[in-house]
Amino acid sequence: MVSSGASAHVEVDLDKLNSGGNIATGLQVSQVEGRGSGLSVAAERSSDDGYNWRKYGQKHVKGSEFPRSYYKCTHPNCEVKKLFERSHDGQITEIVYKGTHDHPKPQPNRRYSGGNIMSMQEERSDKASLTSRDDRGYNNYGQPSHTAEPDGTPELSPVATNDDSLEDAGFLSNRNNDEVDEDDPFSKRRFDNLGQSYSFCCLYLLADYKFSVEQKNGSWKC
DNA sequence: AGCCTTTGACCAGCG
DNA sequence: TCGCTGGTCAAAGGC
Repeated sequence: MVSSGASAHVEVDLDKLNSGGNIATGLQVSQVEGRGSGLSVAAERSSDDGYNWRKYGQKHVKGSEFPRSYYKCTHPNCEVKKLFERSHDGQITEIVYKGTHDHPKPQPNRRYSGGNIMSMQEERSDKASLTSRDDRGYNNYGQPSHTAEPDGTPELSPVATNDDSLEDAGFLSNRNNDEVDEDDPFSKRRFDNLGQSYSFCCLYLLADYKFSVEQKNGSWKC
């Protein structure tokens, strides 16, 4: 995917990534502040976000240390997909969402026993902290996130973060602007265009590990 | 019985 | 045009 020669060597400094070649790659990377806590939540199940997912494939992609798993939302008429990479110790290293759910969560209490909304909030908080920089996602195809559907049809909800609950929480209307619009100009653009459409929003989570990132010619290699 | 995961094969896009 | 790579399909097995 992202590969090139080497020059700069940094630890996972996502701000750098986001402000640097990362934009060029359209990748969204998030630094883990919870140091595994949040990620372990995400790693619990593929359906950690409350939706039901069915795995339809797994691949070991070049440039990635770990195999990438592909999931589809099992909800009829919902074509949301997500893919993530999981490290050998079971932690999610990257999560990418494609599309957005246009349906409510199937059974919230399926995970959150008793439908504990606080749990959801907590998890959202975890993820918010985890992904505060990455949910300004851009699609993963080298296109800026503000890219609309080819035909301009806003058929998809504009936001696909790691957690749909963001939508429930009014994410669309007013979500942590201070988080998203400062260190990445794209983020503002993205949210400015929420009313329009996005084909994809991608989210990357970094697990509880570090890796090196190298940059050359605007490309990044981990 | 139904759903999900696993896994190899196939297909399409790109350089 | 060919090879590589990522994404998807579908059969088989397990829970």
